[in-house]
Amino acid sequence: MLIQIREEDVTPVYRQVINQVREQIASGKLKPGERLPSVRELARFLDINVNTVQKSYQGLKQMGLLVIRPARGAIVSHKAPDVLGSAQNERLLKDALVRVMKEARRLGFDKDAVLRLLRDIEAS
Amino acid sequence: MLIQIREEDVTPVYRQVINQVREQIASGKLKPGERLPSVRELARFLDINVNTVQKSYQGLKQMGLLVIRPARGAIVSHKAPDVLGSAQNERLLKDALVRVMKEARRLGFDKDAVLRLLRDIEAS
DNA sequence: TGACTGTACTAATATGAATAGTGCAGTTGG
DNA sequence: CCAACTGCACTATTCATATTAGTACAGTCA
Repeated sequence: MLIQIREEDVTPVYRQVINQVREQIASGKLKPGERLPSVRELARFLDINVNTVQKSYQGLKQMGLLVIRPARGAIVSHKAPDVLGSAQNERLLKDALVRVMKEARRLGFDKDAVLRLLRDIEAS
Repeated sequence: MLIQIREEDVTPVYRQVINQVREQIASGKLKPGERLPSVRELARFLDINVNTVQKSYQGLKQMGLLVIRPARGAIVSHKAPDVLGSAQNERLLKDALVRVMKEARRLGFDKDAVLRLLRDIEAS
């Protein structure tokens, strides 16, 4: 499992780890059932703190990509393909967006207006 | 123009000002074309900094509620009544979108991904 | 038992929003 | 022309929160 942290990148380290692990699961380099390096191992390898890796692993678990068993290790969930195939999370997100759009429409906004608002969110 | 800052309120001061000015325009206490107190005047009256008021005025200008002419003052825009209907709602909508984005990031989606999802949602 | 595992707790640091201090250029009425 | 006003640009400071780090603990396993 090859992961590298780009220091010049503004994205938080723990999120870089999440993205790369997720990418490797998606591309098949990491298969369901396969074991990930322990938090300490990866932390030592990347020269970052244990808890940073821990945070990444928790995030991945939250997404349903990892199954973590305390004192035993973390493995790629067998449901990972479903999750990544946008079966689960994308649906949740899409439903949330549909609800927002319904509300928006009720308030007199069209989709373009909502898109514009969403673009400005992190910029401001 | 009566404005008061509630110190115990967690809402930022500059936003409290925005809200109250907008409210007064909506209720008709401030009419289009009417002049607002200068940033210094209001700052002194509320015992806050000039730049805080400045930030509020800029926000109101951004909403299309104020027309600001440097070295001359700020007046309520004549387009204010048109803007008001959607301005109040815009904040509600924006907050909803922020919440969705938070959840999205937790699920591993970045803003572009969310934008893509939103575009694909049927216009109905 | 000893070396491993994830996790809980606190502390330190970085980042960004909110507010403040101050000087500048433009306008205006006298 | 001038004094008093106007909004605005710049930096500094404060403050909250996100991020990262240090460390101790309990469970697993060969």
